[in-house]
Amino acid sequence: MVDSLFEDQASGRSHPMPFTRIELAVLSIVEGNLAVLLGRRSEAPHKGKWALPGGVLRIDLDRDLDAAARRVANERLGVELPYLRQLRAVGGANRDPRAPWALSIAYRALVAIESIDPKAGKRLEALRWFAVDEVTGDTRLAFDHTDLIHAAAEAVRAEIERLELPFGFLPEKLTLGELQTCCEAILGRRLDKSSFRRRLDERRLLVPVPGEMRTGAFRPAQLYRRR
Amino acid sequence: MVDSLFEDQASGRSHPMPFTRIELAVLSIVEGNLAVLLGRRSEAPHKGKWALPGGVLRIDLDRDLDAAARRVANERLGVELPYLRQLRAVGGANRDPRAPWALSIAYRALVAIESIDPKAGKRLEALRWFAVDEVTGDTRLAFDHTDLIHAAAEAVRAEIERLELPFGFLPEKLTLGELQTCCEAILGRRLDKSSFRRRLDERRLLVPVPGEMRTGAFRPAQLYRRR
DNA sequence: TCAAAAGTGTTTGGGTTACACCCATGG
DNA sequence: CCATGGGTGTAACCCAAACACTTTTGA
Repeated sequence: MVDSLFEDQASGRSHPMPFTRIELAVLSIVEGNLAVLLGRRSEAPHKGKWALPGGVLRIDLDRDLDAAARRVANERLGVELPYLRQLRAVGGANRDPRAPWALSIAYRALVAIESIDPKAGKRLEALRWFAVDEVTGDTRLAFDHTDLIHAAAEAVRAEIERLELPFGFLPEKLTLGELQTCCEAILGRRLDKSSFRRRLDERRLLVPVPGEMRTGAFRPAQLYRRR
Repeated sequence: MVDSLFEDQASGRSHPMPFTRIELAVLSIVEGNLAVLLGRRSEAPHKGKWALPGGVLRIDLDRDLDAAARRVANERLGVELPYLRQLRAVGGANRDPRAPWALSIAYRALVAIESIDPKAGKRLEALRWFAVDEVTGDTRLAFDHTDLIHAAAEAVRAEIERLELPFGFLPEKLTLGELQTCCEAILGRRLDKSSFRRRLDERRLLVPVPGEMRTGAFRPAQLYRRR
C-alpha cells in the first residue's frame, strides 16, 4: 500500500491522505417499524459482522460526493437512490485496520422495501433489515456504524415531524391513510388523523387525483399525488 | 505530487485518495450583525481572494476530524475553539487546482470577537470580518465557500431559535438583556422581552448569581450564569 | 423628574391534541 | 346492519407574540 501524498505548499512537505469511503444508511419500513439495511461482511476487517453497505471513494469515477454515494448504492445494492442526503463525516486514526486513518462520508436514504434486490452486491454475504430501535450498543456492528444509524433515523424522523415528506420513497399515488400509517411507522408513535390532515392541506403538499379512489374492504379512499 | 493509493481488496487495484482539507466558518457578532471571519489568500490558487480559513488534514497529527479542526483553528487563527461543530462535507473534481479531486470537511463555531487575534495565521495576508448577509453570490469568494458560509449561518440561527445557547461564545456571567441583544443580532430580528424570558426560565438554562448585578447608566440588572 | 433599561403580568391568536361524530362499503 | 376505515368538525390546550405596565437607577 502506497500512501497518497500532496504537497503542502507552505512547508514544502507532502502529506498522506486518509482512506476515504462512502457509507450508506438505507432506511425503510419493515413490518411497521423503521429499519436499516445492513450487510454481513464476507471479508476482513470485521468479517462476519453486520455493517452499513459502503465503498471506497473513487476519484476517477465520481464527479462529486453525491455521485459517489449513488455509485456505491448501485454497486452494492443494485438500486438507484436519487434521494440520498448527506448525513455527516466521521474520521480518525484506527477506525479501520486497512489504513492508518480512515474517513467516511455517510449518506442516508429512505427507500421502498420492494426496490431493494437482496441478491445484489459484492463483498457482502448477506443483506438484512434490522429495526432501527433494536440496533443498540449491544448489537456488535462493525466500525462505528451504530452511531451513524441512529443519526440517520433521527434525521428522517425530524423531517417527518416537519412534514417534509420523503417523495423518493412514497408511491406516486397514495391515500391519506396510507401516508399517515407510513409516517407513524417512521416516527414510532401514533398521530391524530384530524390534525395530520389539516397540517397536510395547509402546506398544500398533495392534491387529490380526480376520480381515482383506492377501493378495498371498506369505504373507498381518495388517491392523492404530489403538489 | 504522488497520489496516495489504497488497496481495493476485492479488485486488487489501488485507488488514489482525495486531497482532504478542513475549512472553518468562524462566526461572531460585529457591530450588531452576524459576521464571518475570512482571510485573504496570499498564495495560489485564488490568490488575493477572500476565503474561509482552513488547512490540510494531517493524519499524522490529528486523532480525528474534530481534533483536526481544532488544530487548524490554532494554526491559522491562533485561538482555541472548543465549541466547533461539523457543518458538512463537500467534495468533487476540479474544486481545487492543487489536486484532481478535493474534499473539504467544513466546521462552524461562534466566537467572541475579542478572542480572535487578527495578526495570527500563516498563508493569509489579512483577516477580516464580513457581515454574513453581505456575502452574496456577487462577493467573489474563493472555492465554494459562499454556500458554506450561509449553511453555517443557517445552522447557528436554527440553534438560537431553539434556544440552544452558544455557551462557548457567551461570557460566563451576563444579564438577560445582553443575552437577548446577542440572540437578536444572530437572528437579525427583534425578540419580545417577555416571551424570551419565559422561554429561558422554562428551560432552566440559567440561574441568577446571588448579589451580583450589572451596574450601568440605569437600573442595575441581575447577572446570570449557566445552568 | 425624566429618560432608559430592568423586570412582570395579561390578553390574544395560531396551531396542535383529543375526541366525537358522520359517511361509505363489503360482508 | 355492523364492523371498519375514510373523512370532518369542535373544544381544550399549549405556546409564544404583543403590549401594557411597574420598578429602579443616573443624570
